[in-house]
Amino acid sequence: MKIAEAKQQFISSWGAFGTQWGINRTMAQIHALLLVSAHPITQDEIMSELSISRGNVNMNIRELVGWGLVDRVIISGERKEFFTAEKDIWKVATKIIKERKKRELDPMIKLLSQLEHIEGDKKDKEVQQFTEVVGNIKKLGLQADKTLDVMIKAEENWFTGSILKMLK
Amino acid sequence: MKIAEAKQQFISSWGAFGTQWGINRTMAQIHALLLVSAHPITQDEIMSELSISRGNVNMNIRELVGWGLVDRVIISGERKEFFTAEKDIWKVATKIIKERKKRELDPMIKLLSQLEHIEGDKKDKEVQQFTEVVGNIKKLGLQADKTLDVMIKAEENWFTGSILKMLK
DNA sequence: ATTAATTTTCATATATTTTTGAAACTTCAG
DNA sequence: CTGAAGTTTCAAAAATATATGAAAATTAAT
Repeated sequence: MKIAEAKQQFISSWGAFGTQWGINRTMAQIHALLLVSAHPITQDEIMSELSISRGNVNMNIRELVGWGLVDRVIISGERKEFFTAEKDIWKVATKIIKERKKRELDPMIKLLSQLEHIEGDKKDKEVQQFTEVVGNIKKLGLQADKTLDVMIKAEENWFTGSILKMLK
Repeated sequence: MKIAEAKQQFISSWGAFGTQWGINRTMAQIHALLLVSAHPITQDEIMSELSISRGNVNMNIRELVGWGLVDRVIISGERKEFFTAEKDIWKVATKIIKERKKRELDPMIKLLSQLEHIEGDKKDKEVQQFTEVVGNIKKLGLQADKTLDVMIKAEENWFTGSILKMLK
């Protein structure tokens, strides 16, 4: 397989993969393109490379910058803005985990805490079932929260597999 | 907060939460409804509870059964089919992890393995960048794969927090 | 075997998400 | 200050995903 073909396939697969995880296809593709670019590139290059509009590139780049996965780069002598992606895959994973934890896991735990305390007959089977399930999901959420914190702190160790050895 | 209101909120929030993870809102809501039901329920009950069509219930229930999160239940003397959800949240998490691993992580690793070996000048910076990034994503993927396997095997231990202690 | 109850399918309709592109805005060189 | 280059915004269009509902298929009671 040639490099151009491989890049194409990586970008398109990464996009498809992203959609399964609730990530906009184009955002994932832009990220993929930047990941495999040896140099920072401009909005125009992204537009032509992925055949998408200027507005689309702009919005998704902004989102990627918001996630801390992409940086704006100033190249002296150049008028245009350039963009580059964080290439250290561990850092990429860490940022995504941190961000999703903050945006999704934390609010979920907050909600479950509220739902745990309901009025009503504690003998009622429906009430019992509800509080038990909600309580257990909250426990799982708290556990995941703590475990992810440890993983985030562990950084490279996890990447290289030494934490796995500890788990065995 | 009263039980009915709490249930309502749980179901609707669970649906919203699901969409962020690439899961169909209705599927997540049906799952939530079944989780907090003390008894198995029929398609008709799901239809009226969530105000959705028969076809919609049928498709999503089938999907949930496919994920191993919901079971068909035969109640003697009843003509209709009943449905019930796995209530053990650890088992629910394990099944979801297993299934997504199989459907998404494993194919991704396979793809990356193919993309790792490309023709062309090893001195070319673009080629270097590409093989390095792809190789590192694959490493991360393999690591995640192994770690998830350990977690799945660890079952309750992870849930109760004893693995966390090992990580500290 | 007949038929009434129940479940499944799937073409079409609806809703949601994403993309476009042109206007508005910003920046900066001359 | 002027205007050309570059960036951002956002209403409308297009694409995608989801839901509907009626017909077809299945099931099981008589």
